[in-house]
Amino acid sequence: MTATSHADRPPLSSRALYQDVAERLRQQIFSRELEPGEWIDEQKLALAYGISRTPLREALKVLAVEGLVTMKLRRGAYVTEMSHTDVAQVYHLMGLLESDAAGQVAASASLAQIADLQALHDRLESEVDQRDAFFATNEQFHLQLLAVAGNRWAAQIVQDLRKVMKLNRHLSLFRQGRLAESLAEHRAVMAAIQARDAASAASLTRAHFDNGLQATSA
Amino acid sequence: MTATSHADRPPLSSRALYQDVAERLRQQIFSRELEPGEWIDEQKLALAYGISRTPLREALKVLAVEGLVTMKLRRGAYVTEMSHTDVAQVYHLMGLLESDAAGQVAASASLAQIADLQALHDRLESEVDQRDAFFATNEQFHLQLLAVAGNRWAAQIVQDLRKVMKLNRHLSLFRQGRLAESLAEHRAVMAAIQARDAASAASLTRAHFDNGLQATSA
DNA sequence: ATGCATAATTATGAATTCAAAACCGTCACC
DNA sequence: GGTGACGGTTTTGAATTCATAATTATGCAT
Repeated sequence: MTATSHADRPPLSSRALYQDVAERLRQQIFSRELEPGEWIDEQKLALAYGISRTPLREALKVLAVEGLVTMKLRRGAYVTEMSHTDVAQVYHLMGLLESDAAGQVAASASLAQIADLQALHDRLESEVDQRDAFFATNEQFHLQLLAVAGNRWAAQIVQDLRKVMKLNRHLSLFRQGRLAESLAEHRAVMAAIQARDAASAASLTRAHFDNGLQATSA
Repeated sequence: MTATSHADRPPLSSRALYQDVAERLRQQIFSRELEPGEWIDEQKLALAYGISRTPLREALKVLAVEGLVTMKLRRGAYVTEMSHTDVAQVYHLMGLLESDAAGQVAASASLAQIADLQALHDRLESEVDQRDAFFATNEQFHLQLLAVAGNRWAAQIVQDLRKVMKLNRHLSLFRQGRLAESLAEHRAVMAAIQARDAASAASLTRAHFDNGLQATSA
């Protein structure tokens, strides 16, 4: 039996179906509708999405390269399980890449770019008591930092790393009180950038991530 | 017409077909049988490989995530073209990740692991006048360094970065004489590792990559 | 009742088929 | 002479079909 009457599919596609499906899968994984370790039922999902298995399987292969799912030969796709070691390693890498980016920004960003970052940081200051908004703006700030640094490969890698980190959102990186600390560290990084002090910007960013990692183990 | 008489396909598959196809595509790209910017003819390739378009298209999506090919909506896959800026950015990242790895190795590798690295380095010393062997052993050394450092995410990322670097093998990173310099820098890194001097190992590795990048621009 | 061999079912992996968009060439018309 | 519309061809994107491996269920023997 074919899925459904394919009546409700928008024929206006600005990007390939498999990419939309990949994004939809990511969201289901981040929201834990699909849990780490869980087997992904291709037929069921294709039916639920109202598509055939072909684009779904293509999307799964994309997520496999990103590390969000693991393909097992002849037994399909499973949502990746991150060990504590994995979390620590990924976090370390994010700190490494972002501290380098912060140094670059301090050294050579334009005044306008720095002003943009400062604006994002200011918004962050005002959201310290709204967890969700804080997280969203925080991520935006970090992505913007990478964008301004200008290394598109680094930006892509960090984005991928952030995705796999979201596999384990439940072990929140922010215990009570960590939010304020985090904000203070952010403020210090911004100050170093404003002062064009690349070395400080880099080491402060590194410290920011190291502290965040400590918070998970504690 | 179906591709060929499917008589010569080994039914013994230890890994999925699309992965074999992906590797085969990579080799064709590295060897420049498929040139940067070139359109990839799915039908022709599927016929040449003696397979259907389905696993080939899956493989192309994997390479797209890796950055080796670029997908254009409704017009297929193209071998990625790397600008000089891209090369510089990727090389910078490799230096960043590998110098961190070198530091880790110096700080906490076992004696046996260090001995393995030393053995690889010694082999490198003996191959200074055989370009191809030198390159192969060099890559093996760097991968081994990452493996010993123990961060599997970093290792994977560097492997991917090395792949995209091979897109432009023609702009050889090694002009005449650079080989010997490179070897000397390697030797210094190994000495720092043997001495358990993490900071030196890291900064020497960073310098090693910076010099290599200089060699391309010069 | 338990363990093993075997049959039925299910799911994956891959080939094939189908629909629609992009490309190419011709020809009319300005 | 050039521009643009029309039609045929090619190629991508996606659905469907098919083959085979893996899983589950069944039955038989101990």
